[in-house]
Amino acid sequence: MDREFNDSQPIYRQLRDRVIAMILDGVLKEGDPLPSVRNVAAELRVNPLTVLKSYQQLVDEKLVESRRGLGMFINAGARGLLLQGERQKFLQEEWPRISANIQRLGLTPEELLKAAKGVKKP
Amino acid sequence: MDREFNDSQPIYRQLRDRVIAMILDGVLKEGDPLPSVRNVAAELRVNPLTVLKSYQQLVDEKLVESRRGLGMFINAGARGLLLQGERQKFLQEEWPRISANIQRLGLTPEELLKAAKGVKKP
DNA sequence: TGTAGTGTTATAGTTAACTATAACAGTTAG
DNA sequence: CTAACTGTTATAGTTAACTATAACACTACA
Repeated sequence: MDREFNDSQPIYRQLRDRVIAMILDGVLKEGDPLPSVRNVAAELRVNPLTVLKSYQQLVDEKLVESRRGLGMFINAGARGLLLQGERQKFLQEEWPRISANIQRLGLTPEELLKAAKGVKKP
Repeated sequence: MDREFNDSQPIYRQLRDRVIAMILDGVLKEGDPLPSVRNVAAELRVNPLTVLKSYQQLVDEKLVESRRGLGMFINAGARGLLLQGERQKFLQEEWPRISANIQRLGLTPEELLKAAKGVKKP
């Protein structure tokens, strides 16, 4: 985990998105504990309250559960919930704006593929 | 122009992006005046200072020019600048995150095309 | 029991974004 | 000159995001 924050979104939302990415990628599995609030805060050199806020978003979304004194744990069914919810959210709220932009800029599939993340290195 | 603001970005940046989209789409051509600060503010029911701030971003980017008493005008060469700058910015700063997300969510080209903006209605 | 690790709450301060309201400054058409 | 448009600046207040620091509450383990 290194320190790459956009200024385009508040840190606590970017933090939430990271955890979600880790769940979708299988880095964090159901039942696993999240890295502790204090640890994350220290590593990313961010205020603990900011981390807590991002984690509590996840609690509100029923994705993780908090057990005082123990930690925060990924709920059963979290990945399933995400694959449903995030897909819809992306397709409805983000993709239309993005694809319009791509058209506007006249970007070709080739250029997009070349610039995509996940380029295999030899 | 209707009132659709994300809460994911400050209004003044969304406003800037709209103007840029209009330039790229050819709705606003070089030499054309931008809709006046006060008009936009009234139509979108937003503070004039917020609109001004978005317009001044465009001035800083050499895309428009301000003439006191007259209005703000699209600079010559604006569209060219944009097609260069915005393409690079998109490919380097936005697309990697987006394409990683698409992979993560397992979205297929078909789904993306279906949800894209610009779907022709009969 | 005590210590070290969890999450949580309290207090208080800074900054950026947005708002309302008003006035100032320049251009053009009547 | 006046009226009606432009952009611009000034003043002041609200809210959300983030910060620092500290304390509280709970659990596991030696």
